[in-house]
Amino acid sequence: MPATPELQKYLSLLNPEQKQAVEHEDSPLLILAGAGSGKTRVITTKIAWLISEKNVDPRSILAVTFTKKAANEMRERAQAMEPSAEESQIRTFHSFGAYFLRRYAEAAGVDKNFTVYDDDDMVTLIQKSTPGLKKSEAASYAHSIALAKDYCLPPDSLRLGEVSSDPLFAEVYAAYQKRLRSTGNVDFGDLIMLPVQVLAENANIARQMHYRYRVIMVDEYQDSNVAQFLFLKALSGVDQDSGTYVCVVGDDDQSIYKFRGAEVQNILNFQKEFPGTQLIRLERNYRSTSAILNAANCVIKNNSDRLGKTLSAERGDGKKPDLIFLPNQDDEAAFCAELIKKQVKKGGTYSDWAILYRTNAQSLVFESEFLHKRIPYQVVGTLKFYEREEIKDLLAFLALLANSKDEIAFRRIVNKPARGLGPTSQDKIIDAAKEKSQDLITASKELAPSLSKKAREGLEKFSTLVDSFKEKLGDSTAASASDDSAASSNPDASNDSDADTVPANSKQNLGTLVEEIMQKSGLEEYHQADDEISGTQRVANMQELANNASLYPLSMDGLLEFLDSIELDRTLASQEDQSLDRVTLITLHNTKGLEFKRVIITGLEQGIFPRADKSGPELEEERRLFYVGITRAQDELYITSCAARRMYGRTEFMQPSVFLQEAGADTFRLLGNVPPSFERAINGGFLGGADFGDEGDYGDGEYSDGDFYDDTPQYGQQGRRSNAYGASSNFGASSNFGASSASAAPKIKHPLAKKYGLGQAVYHDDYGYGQIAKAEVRDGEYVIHVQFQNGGTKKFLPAYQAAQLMRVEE
DNA sequence: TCACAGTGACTTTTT
DNA sequence: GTCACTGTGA
Repeated sequence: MPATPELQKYLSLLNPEQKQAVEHEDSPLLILAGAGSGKTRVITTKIAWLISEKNVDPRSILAVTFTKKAANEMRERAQAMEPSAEESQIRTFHSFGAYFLRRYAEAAGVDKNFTVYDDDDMVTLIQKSTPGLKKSEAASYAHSIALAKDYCLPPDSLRLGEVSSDPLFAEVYAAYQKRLRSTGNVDFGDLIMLPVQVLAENANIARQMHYRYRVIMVDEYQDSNVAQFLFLKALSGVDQDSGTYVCVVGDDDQSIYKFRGAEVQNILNFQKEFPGTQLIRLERNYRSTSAILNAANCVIKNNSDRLGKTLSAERGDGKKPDLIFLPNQDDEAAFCAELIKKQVKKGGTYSDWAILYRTNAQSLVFESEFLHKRIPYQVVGTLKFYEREEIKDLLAFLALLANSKDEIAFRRIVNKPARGLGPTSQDKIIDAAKEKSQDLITASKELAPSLSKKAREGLEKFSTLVDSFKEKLGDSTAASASDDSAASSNPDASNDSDADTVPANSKQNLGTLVEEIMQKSGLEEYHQADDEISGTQRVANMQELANNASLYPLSMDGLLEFLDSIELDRTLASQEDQSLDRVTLITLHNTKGLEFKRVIITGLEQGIFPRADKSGPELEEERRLFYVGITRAQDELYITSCAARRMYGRTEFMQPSVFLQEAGADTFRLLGNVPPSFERAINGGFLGGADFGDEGDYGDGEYSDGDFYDDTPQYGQQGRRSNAYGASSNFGASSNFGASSASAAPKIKHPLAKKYGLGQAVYHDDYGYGQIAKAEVRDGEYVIHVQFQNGGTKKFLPAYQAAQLMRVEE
């Protein structure tokens, strides 16, 4: 079959190494692909090439990634070149695990309609299976159990000591696992660990897999854990000489999930585990300017534990990244907002921009600042929506419909709203169900007569309700199981996508069921009361969930698909228009695989990034995280670091991140209030005025002088540019003011004392008109106290807050 | 069984 | 500063 014109076009776009990787055959292949080296292009082209040039059956190709976003992108791009790639399995590791387990549920000992327990559910189940544990203890065990499963260690493993030194751990783990099996459900770790066990214990299933998947590709291989490695080995049948073609792509410098069990050794040892492996390196970077790449290289070279690889820039020089020192996180947010607004005013778009931070909590300040300044934004990867109480309630109801042995879901909703069924009654029902191997609804019906009147009536109502909803799903026992293996049909296609399965014009979708549950279960009323008291949006949130559900058909399969889509990808709450023009707020971890024209990496402070307790290998992982962040930027990179930060309601004074010093003197253009210690550390004060010789790079109007960075020398020393990033043009020529105000504060020697002298009238957007009542110099900062007409007094740092505080001419 | 108020602990990072 | 947990009182 000749290559389609599209494929020809794509092939012609590849560089020699990429082309070699695409056309490689026969032996296992390890592609070491640096950031921005076009690895997704290689994988997708390879899929298309295999199908159209090598006549590989698209259904026999399995490509796994780590995030659903990456999987979707891969599928789209492969299909663009070769439409039949639609039939290939392009999924996340976990969703493939879920698919596998549903198909071989019996062999795995789980319910075919299982749902996936999240971390919270794990904690609850641990507390039930090992009574007496505090929540925090259970949470700690949950963490260890998850880690054990990442290493594919079952409860009876002799190597559990590697995961936890707690002598009770094995016991707690075993009790949990037993209880989990009795619910028929699985947790995240099971999605990988159980398939590995199934494949090890069932030679025929393993053989089916080897027969089914002739080509297996893994993206972001550096972040695979031991369980995933074993899964890959078992699926490919490398030890059985199955002849399956295996190709993995990764970058050891971007390994950032060690804490979750990712094992860099997987990539370092790949050639040993898969004999005859060929290695291809992709080191040409097409994404970033060389100034940005230089910064990335300067950072990562401080790591010792790496294969070593140097990216070369295929793009032009570009602008040197800016490193901006700011007083605190409010100013950090304000700075970012102003920077973005200015750029958009000049014709840029919001979606060019991404704000990166180390921890989710840091997004809050940006959110409120952006709301205030009317900057559209989206927060990526926040779990908040699915963690909301009302959403979890509704999901628990759905989970119970899917699997009526789900005790966690049962407990959550059986007494909500109150039906007189407290923990004691719940325990009774669950114990009875276990004893007789019944589902919880059957057990409820049997047990109801023995309960008190109130409890009995409540429980009877509840089980009737559940039954009626189950009926609407077409009854869970209706068989659809045909466990023929691969070749004949393609039963997977429907599992793959969400939007495609929408029944056109059908009123009977899952959304209507969700709405009905809201109303009839009393959850709507229950949360409505809350909305009225505390002004929350709970009912609206539930409605939102119903809207999402309406994309799925009203059937058990539709329900399972819906629950999977939520459980396996909680980051993608924003399936809404990707086309909307808005700023992206995102954790550094979540940026893996993404790119943006303009990137701001925030919070480069000791204790925040890197976190305080990091050293040795963990510090190296933090450093790689910084490297990942830097290499997301295409055209412009900004890095901010704050002198103080509010934590736990207290203000902590911060030191600049050690990573900044490591990067060296020439890597960034320094702006703002550079801490003297930092300046000494990186080069004994390299910022002699002459070093601004490269100013020409920035004088092109991108942000012309005085727009962002006020030229007024602040400290006298070294004639450095200062960082009054506010619109200084608002202030007119300073000579108009000087004399009188300076004489009003004769004692204070500070460059800003002239502009912001005692008695100066000012205007603030939020507080209105006021007058400077007091001025002082603290820690080298010029601080003014403003008495506002509305009665309040506020402190300001004119060096940074000029934008909010306008001087009023008299 | 539930509602409330006071107290303590707390922030990684994610499928 | 915020959230979740605990104990008290109705």
